[in-house]
Amino acid sequence: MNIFVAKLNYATSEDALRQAFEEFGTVDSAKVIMDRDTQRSKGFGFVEMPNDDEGNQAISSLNDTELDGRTIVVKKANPRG
DNA sequence: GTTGAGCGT
Repeated sequence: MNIFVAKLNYATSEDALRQAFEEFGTVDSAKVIMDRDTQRSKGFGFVEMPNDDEGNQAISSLNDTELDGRTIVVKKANPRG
């Protein structure tokens, strides 16, 4: 299940994101979108979870919570299209 | 050396 995470702290790393989601389920991979040129965080990222139920719980649980001191938004990710 | 809605090199 692809999960979209936004309003991240510009200092939040993928490991912090992964650890945050691993507390609610198994995380297959986590990625924070950063600028291609400056490598600065765009403020949002993606988390991939092999279990859909754990993913939904992670979304419902981690949504509107604090990460690195910033309230984050967790939703299902859209296909890149 | 910043900012704060939004969907990926």
